[in-house]
Amino acid sequence: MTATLDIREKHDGALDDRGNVRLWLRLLTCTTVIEKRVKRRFADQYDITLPRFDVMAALDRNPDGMTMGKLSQALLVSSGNVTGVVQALIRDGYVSNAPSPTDGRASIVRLTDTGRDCFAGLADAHHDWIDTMLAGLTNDERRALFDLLGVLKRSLASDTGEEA
Amino acid sequence: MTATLDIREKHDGALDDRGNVRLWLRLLTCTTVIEKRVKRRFADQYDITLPRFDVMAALDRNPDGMTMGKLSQALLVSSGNVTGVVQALIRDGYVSNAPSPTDGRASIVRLTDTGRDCFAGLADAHHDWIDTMLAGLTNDERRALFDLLGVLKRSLASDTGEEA
DNA sequence: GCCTGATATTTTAGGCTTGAAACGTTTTCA
DNA sequence: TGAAAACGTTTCAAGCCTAAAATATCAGGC
Repeated sequence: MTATLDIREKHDGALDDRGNVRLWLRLLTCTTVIEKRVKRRFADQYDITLPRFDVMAALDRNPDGMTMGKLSQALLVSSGNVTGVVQALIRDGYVSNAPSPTDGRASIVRLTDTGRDCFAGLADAHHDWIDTMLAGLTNDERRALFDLLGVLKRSLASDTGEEA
Repeated sequence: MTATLDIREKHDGALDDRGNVRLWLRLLTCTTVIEKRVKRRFADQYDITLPRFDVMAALDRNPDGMTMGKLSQALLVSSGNVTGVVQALIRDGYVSNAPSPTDGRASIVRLTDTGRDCFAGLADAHHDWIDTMLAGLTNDERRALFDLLGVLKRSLASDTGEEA
């Protein structure tokens, strides 16, 4: 409990012993705040959940449809989870499901016309909310932040976490 | 991998008009990747969940204990949720619960000695993982990212989302 | 044609999260 | 003092998430 304070003045690699954790916590806080806010507004104003919006966004970008596997890969969630979200969207008429003509195991999911119309409105609202939340940054700052997150992304890609 | 500038985002959309959305999605992607990685390592190596770690971290910063309300406020989660997480930690012997001497409605939760020892190991591992994942950034880049996230934080604070 | 391994998907069990309702306690104030 | 409002907490229903097991299909070797 004592004597943990004097680790920090040596290594050039770790300039501040807790600096990286603080950076991570700040990143997490910003993301959490935006995400909770978007989630709540979707729920309040459109009665839709964020995962369902994410599925619709992925399908909107793939008009020819996607398999469940591609969908779970694109959304970074497990395939077992996509099943439930897609079933809800099918039940509500926003998504259609058809067996793949070339692979009997796979099914192809698509936005219906209703789903596509609905998503257009959701995407506009989402766009506006994000614009407003980022309004406190100058264009230069947004650009710099975007680029630095690109550096972080590459750093994350090089630490695959597979060595342990 | 050629053309690594074309790193895929979750939503790989248009350019100018959607710049803010792209920035948000990149922020979300980075956070999600780190969070999932930490979550998985805690589960694999320590058999603990991220929310339980978060609770222990908050209690470690408050050795005199916290009420459930303070805890839920500090963690940005609902109080109904904290109940279950804390109960699991109490069951495992990491957290103790005592009625507040001054307020009959409130209870005060604290880390036990076991919990404090356990958390020290968890925090060290967490610290190392974050350091490794951020290793691809220079000190200047970390500082710049930290500062820009501070600007974003203030931007988020000024858009309280209460107008609609 | 059949076995075997890989692939696509769903199911299952366990945990986190929220919002709203319910309950008991405290505080306020008339 | 006594009622009413506010507060701290738990319970409940619904949804998302994962890993692992179970199903079903595909593809290659014999």
